[in-house]
Amino acid sequence: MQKQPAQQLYAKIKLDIRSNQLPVGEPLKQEALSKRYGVSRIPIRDVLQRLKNEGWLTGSGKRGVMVPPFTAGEAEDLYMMRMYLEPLLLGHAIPKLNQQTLGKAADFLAVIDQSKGLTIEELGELNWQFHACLYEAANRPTLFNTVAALHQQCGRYIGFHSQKLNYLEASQKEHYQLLDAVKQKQLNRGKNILKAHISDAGEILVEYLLQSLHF
Amino acid sequence: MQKQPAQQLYAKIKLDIRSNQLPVGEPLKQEALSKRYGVSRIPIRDVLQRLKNEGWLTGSGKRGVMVPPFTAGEAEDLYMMRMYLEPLLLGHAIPKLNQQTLGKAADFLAVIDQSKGLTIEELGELNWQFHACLYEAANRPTLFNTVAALHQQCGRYIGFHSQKLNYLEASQKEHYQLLDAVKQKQLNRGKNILKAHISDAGEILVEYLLQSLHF
DNA sequence: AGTCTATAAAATGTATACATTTTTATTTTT
DNA sequence: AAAAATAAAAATGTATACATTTTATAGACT
Repeated sequence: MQKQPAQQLYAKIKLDIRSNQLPVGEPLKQEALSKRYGVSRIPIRDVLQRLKNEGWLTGSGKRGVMVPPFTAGEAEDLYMMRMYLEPLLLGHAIPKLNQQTLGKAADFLAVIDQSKGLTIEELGELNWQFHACLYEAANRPTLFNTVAALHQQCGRYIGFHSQKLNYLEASQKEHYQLLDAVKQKQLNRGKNILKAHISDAGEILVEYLLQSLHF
Repeated sequence: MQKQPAQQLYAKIKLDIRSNQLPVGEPLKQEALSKRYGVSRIPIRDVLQRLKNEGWLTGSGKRGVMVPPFTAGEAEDLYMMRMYLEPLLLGHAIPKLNQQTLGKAADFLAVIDQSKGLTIEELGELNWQFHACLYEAANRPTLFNTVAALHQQCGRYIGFHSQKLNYLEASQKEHYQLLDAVKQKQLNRGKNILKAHISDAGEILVEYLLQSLHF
């Protein structure tokens, strides 16, 4: 639990970025935001810096921050990095996984299966919970934090291809395969499934981006 | 160029962290820092958050930030990540490298060779310049930024094993090998040299940390 | 007219003052 | 005496006010 006001403000601004309520590409004025959200510029500045560090905003340095446009290149890089780093984390985790953690992971998958009334954001969050639950067992805070940050940044792209989500079935299938491999402590198989899983998601996203941004 | 005061403050505090002028492990008080550096708490807060995001400070969330202790685990993770990500960047860069960039890279190595009067920090900076100079050619901002951040975090450890730096000769040898491979556009050889280069540095550091922290 | 300079306006950075929250110490109760 | 509750203190979060810097505009000069 953080202190409430800033936490709320953070959530609100992030939501507004997600739903394109804030202008893309042009610098955000602190004072304008201050009036818009009904707080002084101080907490606005804090939140802006935080969002900048999480990839929701980009700072052109001297000029103010702005909402960055989506690019295929960024998506490609993010998924590429995840493709190489997450299997490392999983590799450390597998030998240490206990029954309880595996149960929790299975539970997340079950919830995703019944994803009728869930928003795309909630779905993304559950997806991360599943992965994070396994990764935490690795007990590698530094590696974990970097991976978590990459996920955050990918999250910015999640709302983008909303409907294109018949992909969810394929994803869940891979999740269950992964869980199976992990349960049996099959290190290399697990890593390979995970790598393919991330690679697939990345390819779909990048392809979609290339199409969408080409007009 | 940024606005001066905050930039200076940032540099000063970072230097004080490096040289152990600030207490390790116990929370830093904003007001105390404010008095110490002769500015109000506002810029202090900004700088603290920034340093936190760069790994020079850790925030236990609700409680204030603190100077994190060195751990072998963190060093291991940082070098592991670099080992996997930097070759990717180099791979993208090699086909795009031109004569001018290669010349610049060679110049950096030459400067390092004459490193009589340089501090360990300046040496680390030059080392990064050499690598960054190659990596920038890749034109992969997202990947580059992550790698740069990892370097930053490694930088925290650089001052640690000051004297243990007969390692520099080996490092330079590897640098020249790398430059040679890159000049000849030998993609796989270059990647392998780089991977080994990072791996070596990581091992030396981790080993030293394990010894130092064990008493 | 075009470019450069100077001046005004806007925006960000910082300090002081205040509010809220968290922590510590003291008191009260069982 | 131990534990809980409460009050005081300290520390952080936020608002307002001011300073500095940056950007835009208008005027002067070649």
